[in-house]
Amino acid sequence: MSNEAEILVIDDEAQIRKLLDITLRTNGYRVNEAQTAREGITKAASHPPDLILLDIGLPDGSGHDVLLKLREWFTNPIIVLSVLNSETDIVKALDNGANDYLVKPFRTGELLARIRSVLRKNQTDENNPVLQLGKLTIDFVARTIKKNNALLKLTSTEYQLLALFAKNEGKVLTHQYLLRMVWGPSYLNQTQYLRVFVAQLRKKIEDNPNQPKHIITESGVGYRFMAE
Amino acid sequence: MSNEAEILVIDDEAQIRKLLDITLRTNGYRVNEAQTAREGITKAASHPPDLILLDIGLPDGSGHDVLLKLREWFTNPIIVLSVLNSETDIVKALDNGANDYLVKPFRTGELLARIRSVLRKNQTDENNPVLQLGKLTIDFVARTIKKNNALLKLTSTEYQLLALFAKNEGKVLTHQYLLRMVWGPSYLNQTQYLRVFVAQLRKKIEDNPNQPKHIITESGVGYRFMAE
DNA sequence: AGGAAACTTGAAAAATGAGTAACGAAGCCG
DNA sequence: CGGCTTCGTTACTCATTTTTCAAGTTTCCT
Repeated sequence: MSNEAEILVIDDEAQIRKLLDITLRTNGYRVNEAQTAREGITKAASHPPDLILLDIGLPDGSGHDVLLKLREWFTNPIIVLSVLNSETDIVKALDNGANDYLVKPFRTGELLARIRSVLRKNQTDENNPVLQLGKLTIDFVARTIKKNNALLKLTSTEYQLLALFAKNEGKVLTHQYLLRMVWGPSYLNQTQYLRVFVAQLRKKIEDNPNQPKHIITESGVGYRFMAE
Repeated sequence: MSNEAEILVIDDEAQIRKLLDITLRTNGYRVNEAQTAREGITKAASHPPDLILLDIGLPDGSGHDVLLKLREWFTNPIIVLSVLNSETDIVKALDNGANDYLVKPFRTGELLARIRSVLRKNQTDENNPVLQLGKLTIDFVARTIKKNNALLKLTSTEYQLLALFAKNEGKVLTHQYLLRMVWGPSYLNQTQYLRVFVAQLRKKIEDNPNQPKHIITESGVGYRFMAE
């Protein structure tokens, strides 16, 4: 299977670059590399890739700046790489527009799965006012959500939250982002609300709320909504 | 197939206007253009089109105001255009009476499909002045409503409200939208009127007004009319 | 493995929203 | 002119939703 997608890797460690390069090429992707923040931005601008893998632990320019600069115009997916135990970095990156993250060291299987996921999502047009996600059907015009063609009764807050999840299928949404979008910017530390409402949503949309398949917890970071 | 429908495009970007103009004309529509909010309202008023395409990201008058002003009297469909990542705008626009939305950039196929969809819906209403919804029969010309073939005695306000519900079957209509359409834009906070008249309508059309099957309450948001 | 932090869950309290009845004013009609 | 209908308005009760709290569980980190 050939997929032709072009990926730009921005990382200062030669070893990681080498590893990524080989892994990605053997899986049919075209790969471009950048060693520094400046080089990354230049290469992304001169020849925009379909996806960027960005190490946010870069020595020059801290990686976060690169992300911000890229997001001023670059709309394709960006996956950030981070060392372990840097949740602050991850949350910050997701809040700044990263689509997903990977903690180093990562299994190549996981890397490829994440890449496929964000690339697939980018292809499907989310313009449609009726969104079909597995068993769930969301109609943004009628403001209804169906599970297996049965209308779900959701409160206003529940609907907003689920609609937000659905529009960002597969992407990790941080606590802060969700709180800002649904409750407003003055509720950023009310993580508890989120927990309560996620529990309620799970009761309504999951087949087995104890083992959620749709709303996945990303501990310390946020939640991720999966269609299947 | 020639359809002759007339479409008014309100957008400040010349490129988009050009694109829409060509696409629509080659598909048999008559097209009129407006560059600003004021021009849009004037043109819509002087020569009402069958459909309006409105960019809600207009520089002057913010687009939302145009929608509100138009909806004070314009009853034909309005499709709003919005840039990506402005979900708040879209939700607001739908609440204020937009019939559908498109996220820029859009595929022309999708644009045409949406236009056909809303026009078809609107046409069946006019061609077929009698709307059959479950046990209810609504005759827009005679301004009469029957339940099981028995003529219902409705007051003018009740009729307006029910007709509005019927035209938007299945869709949530917000308090504000209903108030604006039935009472006018200066009654937006008189939610109580709505409650009173909804109660009266339920007494007349529901089999069991305590457990309404037709006019469903969406707490904190508005009401939804269901045929079955 | 063990302690701390983060998460889940159920249920109460508080806040907000909805439904109902009733009444005066305005308009209509005989 | 006087009865009837409809609308706007108010007061009150009831229902739903949101928030808060508390107890139990999982996950994370050393």
